[in-house]
Amino acid sequence: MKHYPDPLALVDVALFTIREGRLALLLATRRNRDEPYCGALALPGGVIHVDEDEDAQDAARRVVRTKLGIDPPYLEQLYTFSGRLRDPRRWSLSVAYYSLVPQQVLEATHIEGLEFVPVDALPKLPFDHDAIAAMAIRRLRGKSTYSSLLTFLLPQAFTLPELHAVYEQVTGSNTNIAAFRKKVLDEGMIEPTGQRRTGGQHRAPDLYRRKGAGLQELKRTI
Amino acid sequence: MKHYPDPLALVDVALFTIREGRLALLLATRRNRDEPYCGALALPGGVIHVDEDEDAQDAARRVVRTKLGIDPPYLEQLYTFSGRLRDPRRWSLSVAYYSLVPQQVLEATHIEGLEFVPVDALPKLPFDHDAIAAMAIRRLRGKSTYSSLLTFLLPQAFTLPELHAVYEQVTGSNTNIAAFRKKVLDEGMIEPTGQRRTGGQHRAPDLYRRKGAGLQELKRTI
DNA sequence: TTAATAGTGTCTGTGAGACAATATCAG
DNA sequence: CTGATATTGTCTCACAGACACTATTAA
Repeated sequence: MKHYPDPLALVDVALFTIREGRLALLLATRRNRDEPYCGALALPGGVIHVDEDEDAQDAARRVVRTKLGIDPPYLEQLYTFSGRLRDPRRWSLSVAYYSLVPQQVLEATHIEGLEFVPVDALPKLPFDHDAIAAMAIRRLRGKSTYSSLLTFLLPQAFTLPELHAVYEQVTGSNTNIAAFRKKVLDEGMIEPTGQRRTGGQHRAPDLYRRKGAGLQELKRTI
Repeated sequence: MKHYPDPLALVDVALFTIREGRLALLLATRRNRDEPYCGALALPGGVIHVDEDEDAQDAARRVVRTKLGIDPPYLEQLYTFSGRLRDPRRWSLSVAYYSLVPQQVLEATHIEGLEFVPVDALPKLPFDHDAIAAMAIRRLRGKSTYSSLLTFLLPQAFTLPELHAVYEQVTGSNTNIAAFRKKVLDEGMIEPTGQRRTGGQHRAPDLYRRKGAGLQELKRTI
């Protein structure tokens, strides 16, 4: 029975938020002098800590907590990237996650070495992080159409025009808000709070919240 | 800089085919005396061989080749299962794949220790293979509606009633073949070969083939 | 009252589904 | 010709989208 050396086991996180009205990704300057691409901007990530992390999702949660000081409201596995050459150290395997965080949660957060970069202005990233980011954006776009995913980019109570703006920003589409309103409402994934947002210059919009704590999806299971 | 022990890195494969008109999964009797659950039926899998496998997909392909002697026509990553307790040996991480193979390719294949079990009659499986199988079935069902995935369960040339039968078997639905025909045809993922299947007792059905070598999908990206 | 934004109602095109009608095969 | 299966055509319903209309707010 031959014995094989273990691959390096990592997690990486593509963390989205809305920054100045644009969909943005969190990039972190790589710190530890021993690690490859030190000084470069990359997706936050790191090796799995088998003595602390219960599973890979837990490791991803720890990465976010360490970087931003918050528990990510939404965190989902994206894909596992692997291979002999993707990391200069050795054969490696990175379980990639994507996460959504409302702007407001990060308001105070201006931590040294962290940047939120609009997804249409990403720099060249080290490792295969370009591919990870691209797949995360693709997944986010896809799921936006048939789930309550985008509500995780907004505060607990939000208006329909806000949700619509995020939808257009993320999907790059330009659909009519009336149609969007009807679609979203009879999908039944959000519900009115009964309140309205006063204080604006114009008609006060109704406030909505996500129905249920977690993600809601339409039939298609993927 | 603390050093962490590496997790055990595995791949597992949920391999589907049609057996006696029913959707079935390949299960293998676990062989090696040193490994856990020896003698039990489980999804085929094994540790990643960093000196042979270029990446995890490559490892999954090797597993199928070793068990069945064929290269799987369709093989896609499903999800990565991980955790401290899922494998009795140690903290482990299994990149799970699912694969589709036409019945005809496996015709001759009756290999000792392998079984094709209908998915609605699966036994209790070791590790978290129950969860892997369940997710694979879920994914297969979901993707059946909006991709050319099911054509990988059929030979290169197939008839529309055959595709429809597979569709009903996989999704458990009971839709009308006329509607199915129209839907499938104007999705444009299959095309007529120009031939028909003669020799049956009744009207000879048109033969079709998948358009393009790989999987075709409708917009939704997942 | 006005300008601007929010929300509602009507119409239309597309696609999936049921069902009916037609076509083709072997015996 | 007959019985069985394959294929095509027609109708309907659901839904997403455009667009026009009404409602509400602060100034």
